[in-house]
Amino acid sequence: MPKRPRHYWLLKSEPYVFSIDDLLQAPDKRTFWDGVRNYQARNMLRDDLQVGDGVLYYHSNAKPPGIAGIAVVCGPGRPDPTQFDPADSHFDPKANPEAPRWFGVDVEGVAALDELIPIQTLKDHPDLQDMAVVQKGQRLSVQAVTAAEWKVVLGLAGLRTTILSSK
DNA sequence: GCCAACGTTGGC
DNA sequence: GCCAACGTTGGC
Repeated sequence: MPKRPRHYWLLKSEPYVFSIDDLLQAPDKRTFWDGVRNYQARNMLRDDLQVGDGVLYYHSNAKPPGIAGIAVVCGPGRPDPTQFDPADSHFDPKANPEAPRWFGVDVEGVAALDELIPIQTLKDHPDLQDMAVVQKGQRLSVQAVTAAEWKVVLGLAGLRTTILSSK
């Protein structure tokens, strides 16, 4: 069976909630990506993100916002337990354990960028005009990234595109 | 803090 | 099923 090619994603996080440094300091540099409450993003987390996929770690609501690091998907989509926890801010009273409504994936930190790549740099780059995150009104916290965009961004970051080859 | 863009809710 | 009202996101 042919191996599925590696896919790439952009995940948004507010750095004062959970930054790339928080991820790199977590046990095994891993965390469960929970709290997503948008159906389109849910579908991608549940169905499309797979182990080994590359992640651009984006800091939203930051000054400036931009790409702050690289991560990798290390566990497939599974139900987000916070939907069932009344004490959690992401609790969803309509969620049903028999048919979970919200999903997340496990993510492992790979590297923080030496310098954050601001969104303006992405907007200004001729090869990134179609990238989802630079489109007006694009609010999804999970976005697909093309292999070409991944290459360009890693180039801007001064990182080798083989950074994930051992993962 | 503003507000444009977008998603969800609920009355009808 | 329509759509107005409302809530959230997130850059600026």
